[in-house]
Amino acid sequence: MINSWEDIRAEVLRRIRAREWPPGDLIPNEEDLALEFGCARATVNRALRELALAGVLERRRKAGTRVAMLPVRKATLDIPLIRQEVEARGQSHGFQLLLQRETVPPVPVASRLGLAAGARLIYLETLHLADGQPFVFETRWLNPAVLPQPLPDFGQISANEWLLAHVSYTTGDIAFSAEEAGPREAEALGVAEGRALFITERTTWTAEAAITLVRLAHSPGYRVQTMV
Amino acid sequence: MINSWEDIRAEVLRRIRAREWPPGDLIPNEEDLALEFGCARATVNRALRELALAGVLERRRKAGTRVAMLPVRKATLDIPLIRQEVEARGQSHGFQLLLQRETVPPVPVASRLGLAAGARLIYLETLHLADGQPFVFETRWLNPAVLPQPLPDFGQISANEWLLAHVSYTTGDIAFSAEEAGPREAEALGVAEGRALFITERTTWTAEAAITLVRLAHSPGYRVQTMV
DNA sequence: AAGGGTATTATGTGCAGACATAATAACACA
DNA sequence: TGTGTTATTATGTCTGCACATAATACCCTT
Repeated sequence: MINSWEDIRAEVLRRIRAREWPPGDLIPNEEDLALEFGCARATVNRALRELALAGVLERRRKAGTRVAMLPVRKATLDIPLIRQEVEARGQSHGFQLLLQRETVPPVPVASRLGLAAGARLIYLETLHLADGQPFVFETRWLNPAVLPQPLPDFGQISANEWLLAHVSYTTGDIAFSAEEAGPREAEALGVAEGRALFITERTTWTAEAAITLVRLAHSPGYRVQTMV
Repeated sequence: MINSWEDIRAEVLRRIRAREWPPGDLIPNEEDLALEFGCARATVNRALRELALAGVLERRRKAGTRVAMLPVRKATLDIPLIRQEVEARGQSHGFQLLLQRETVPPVPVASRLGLAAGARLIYLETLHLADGQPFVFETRWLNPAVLPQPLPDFGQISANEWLLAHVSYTTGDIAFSAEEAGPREAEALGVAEGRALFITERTTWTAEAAITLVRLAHSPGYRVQTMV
């Protein structure tokens, strides 16, 4: 019995993989497929919509639906809290606030946050631990102008979790890169200077203003993995 | 006028961000929301379903819909062909096949591909160029047992593009990490040994068998970026 | 009081029909 | 021949209804 939208999605995917519908091919329209599968057009629509979302199909009104020529692989990554990530490994999470001060940020930081030169920000350095071993070295710029007052003791609650609980849902962007460990990172993480570190950088915004820019330097061996 | 499912999604998201519906809160059921917004329940369902997919809501039958307590950030990355990536920067893409041979892979490679020890694979080393400058150093293991014959001249067409055109749609996983440049990578990319390189590793499968394992070492400065 | 079966309830999905929208194809006119 | 308008068409979405499914709440029995 082929009638649920998941069955239809599977069948369409099968035909694409089996090259019955090769890349670039125009596939039958929704009405015809609905007729063939003996279901409503809405059901076919649901199935094709999901496949288009996954990058397998390309759809345009009037033009029809065709098999994607160059299926852009879309990788979806979960970005959990560091605490969740550590605990998911069965380790215990802890952290140390190494440094906190209020200062004028360097120009690249101010510009990435879209702030006027001279605005003062809070700067934090935190070391996250997994079973007591250095796990992530976090450097964070916070914009106090858009934070609810009073600020907590960041030695007691990690900035990330406090923000989650006290600042409205936000948007932002994430970037990954690789960098050599600088002296400060090497010391904090307990590794040699120059080791390759996996770096995650996140910028977070409310509707209008930048909230925080955080840079996570993961200790060597860290991997981010996805199932496609 | 609030009636399209996108309007409803936006309004629900607004209420969550404005903390009218705080994290952990149980929100009204679909029927009530449909009544409030003056639309059909299916429309509300579509909006809430999308938000649940994005990790903002958690839904369970009978239990209802609640605002996610710890919204796991989901980052979606596009993984284009290297050629597309280079050309998107306005540079010209080229590549050199540095090495091709058939050999028994090291044990970690064989096990990651789920192959019996002793199976022979094709090993390729390719250097991708952007405007003539080293861009990515690619090492690839190919499983000839599941490839259509005859194999092409990989000096003429890049393995990735040939696979796309000749092997059925596949699944796989992707991992990112940071590693120090080894002697081979340093020479190929023209950088000092020990420099931090951004590494992408992909394993690709057909329905049953492993097709290829590829490791891309990106030259220093490479970033992967996402909008959330 | 404990346990198990049943009713209730919220979401998940399906269907048939309708209109909206975008994009192409066809046509008419200068 | 070129151009602007109109018709056609496939997808996008909404409605109202129905039944399926999962999970909780309740009640009855022992």
